Amino acid sequence: MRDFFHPGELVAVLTAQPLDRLLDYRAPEGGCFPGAFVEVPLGPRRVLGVVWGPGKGDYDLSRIRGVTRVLDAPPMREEMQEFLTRAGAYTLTPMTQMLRLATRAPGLGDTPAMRRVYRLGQGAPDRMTDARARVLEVLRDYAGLSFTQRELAEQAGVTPSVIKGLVKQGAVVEEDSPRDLPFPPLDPDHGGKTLTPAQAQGADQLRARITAGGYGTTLLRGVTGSGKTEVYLEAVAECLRRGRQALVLLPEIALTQEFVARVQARFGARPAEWHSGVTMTDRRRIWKMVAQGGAELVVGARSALFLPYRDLGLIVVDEEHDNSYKQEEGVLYNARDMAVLRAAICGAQVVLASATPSLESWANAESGKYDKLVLEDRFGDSVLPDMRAIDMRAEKLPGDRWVSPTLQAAVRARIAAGEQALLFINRRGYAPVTICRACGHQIGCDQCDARMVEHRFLKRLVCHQCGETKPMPEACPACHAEGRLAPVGPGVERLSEEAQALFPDARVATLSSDMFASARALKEQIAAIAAGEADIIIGTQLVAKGHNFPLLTLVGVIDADLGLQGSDLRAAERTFQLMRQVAGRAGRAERRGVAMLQTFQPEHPVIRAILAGDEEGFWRAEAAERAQAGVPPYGRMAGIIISSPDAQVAFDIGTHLARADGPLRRIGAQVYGPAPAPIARIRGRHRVRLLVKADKGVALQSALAAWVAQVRLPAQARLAVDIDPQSFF
DNA sequence: AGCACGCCGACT
DNA sequence: GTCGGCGTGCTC
Repeated sequence: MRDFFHPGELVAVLTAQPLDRLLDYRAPEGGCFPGAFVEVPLGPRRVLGVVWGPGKGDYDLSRIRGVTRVLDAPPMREEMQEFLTRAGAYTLTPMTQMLRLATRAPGLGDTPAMRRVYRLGQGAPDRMTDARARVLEVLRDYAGLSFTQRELAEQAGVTPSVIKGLVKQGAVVEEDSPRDLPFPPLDPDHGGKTLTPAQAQGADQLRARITAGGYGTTLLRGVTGSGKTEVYLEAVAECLRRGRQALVLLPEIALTQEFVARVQARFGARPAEWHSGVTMTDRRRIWKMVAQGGAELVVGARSALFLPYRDLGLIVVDEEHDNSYKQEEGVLYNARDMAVLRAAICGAQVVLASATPSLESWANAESGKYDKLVLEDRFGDSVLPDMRAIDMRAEKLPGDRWVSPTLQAAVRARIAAGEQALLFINRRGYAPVTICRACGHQIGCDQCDARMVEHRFLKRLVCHQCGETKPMPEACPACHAEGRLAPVGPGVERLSEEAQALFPDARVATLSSDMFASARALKEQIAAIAAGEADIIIGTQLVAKGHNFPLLTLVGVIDADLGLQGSDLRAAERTFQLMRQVAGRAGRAERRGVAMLQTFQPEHPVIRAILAGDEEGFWRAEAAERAQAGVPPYGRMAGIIISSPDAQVAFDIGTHLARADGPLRRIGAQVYGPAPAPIARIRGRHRVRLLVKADKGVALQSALAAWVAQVRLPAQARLAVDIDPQSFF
């Protein structure tokens, strides 16, 4: 049993206000438990808070006010408090911001738990009117469903007064029903598929871990189509059988629909879905049901880690290598790492699933910190595609064309055979650069240090950094020459144009995230393509992620070198993963596929490793290089981003910090910078970046905290610490 | 985050 | 003389 605070006792309350400390209050009438969600007075306002523990008593006793009321919400569990504390300490995030992550549900407490619903009664109305008949008909047709007054009025096409009249006469009865209902139970034995021997063995291994109980992490590796999902769904089933909750994290909302359908087939009901597209009403229901145990399985985005699970037994991180697990704004955390932390605290199992794991997870599995589970077989008869390089130095191609003659011939052959070809380019829009042929000016964003990308589909120039758009000007903004602006370089839209010109009789479908108004429209397009309603698919990164096109047998990568440039240490890893995934789209069903990589450097070690299909070789080489350089996962890094509307101010703070590096020197860490951040200006704010590099195993966070505490920031300047940054330079 | 307090320029 | 600009500080 946790402590209890009697009325008037001092309690420490954590609020969602940006005051980076606990505030003392007096426990309310009736007392309260730690973890209670409360409303407290703060200055002239009343704010949401959580009773964190006993008060410190270090504040003028006469000025301490009382907790206004305890909210009617399940209290925060001790393990959530611990999770927030440790995650905040790791990411150097103020606790008040951490609390906001855990209270992303609307109307905590103050919404009535019941709602008034209407169903058919015994009595008959004195007079039957059209409107009354429609209401009764709706209630008869949908017997078993409950309607609120508004829903019923809308469905029957009447005003609420008609319903009131019927209620008065007993033809319709109103009753109170809980607003938030539990999710339908999932049946672990509903639709178990027959697994291949390799899958069955993998499922056994995961089941054993779950049965054993306690914390553990397993890296589940398997090429596309090897049945990773089937295998981890068996782990989910075992977790449900044991009465514990499960969470499956997906990197992209676009993947949830397909996944939910698989859950429904396997367990006979839909899971709770949690992501940015979920309505407020559903959020409240999910939040509450997760806390009460009325939601057994949650499928969602990274923020689902902060839901108040009653008894979480399994977290699956699907496509664990995906960059989007790293939150890059606000609280900077990596959902993959936080999943492991959360599981360690609540004694749950973690499954990290990927065809191409991050080097971090690969190294953890190698060192024995994680269990390893490798699915070797591909599902069905399909095999990995045949990988080939197209040496672009030997291809004859004009400067404004990107499909090499070799690739053209391959595409033509596939179309002739009634199969599909995918041309992959990881660049949205029509052309990445618009240049003036008269003066050489490149059109940039007014707010950022980025060039604007022409989107012909949207008929605008778009800044991919801040989202700012403007119409394509007639004349050059610099020299005012008219009609001299020209697109430079390829984007997915331009490639689509080229493909249509090269193959006039082919049906070309273009898949790019910004070309679809809704997830539904995108889903429909994907379904149409899968059904064979296209010959050539032109796509960005979007197509690399988990969609299955049975007729697809050729993947052409337009620019395999794209990710290799620059000095980013993760570039090789990212290119390797992306190329492997894209190539994995080819020949999933019974037809063997071919993947062709257009490259100007076929001898590059990453390209060679991709071609050879030598994953272990790639990881070993990459690991050795990282260890040599002392960078993650063999060393620790942190990024400091200082931003201000005034570039000089930001730079001065950076310089000052770099000089005052005493706290860092004491742990043997080095500081690099200040330098302009990778994106030096965003939304009018200038950004300066420092990098800190330290040995593995030092107390980096406390040194960083002491270090940055030395500067007092001027009014409009901001400083953010990014532990384990994704990009290094 | 809000909101008050407070110290300097252009208005009735 | 005062209205109001937003810089600085406080909230248990």
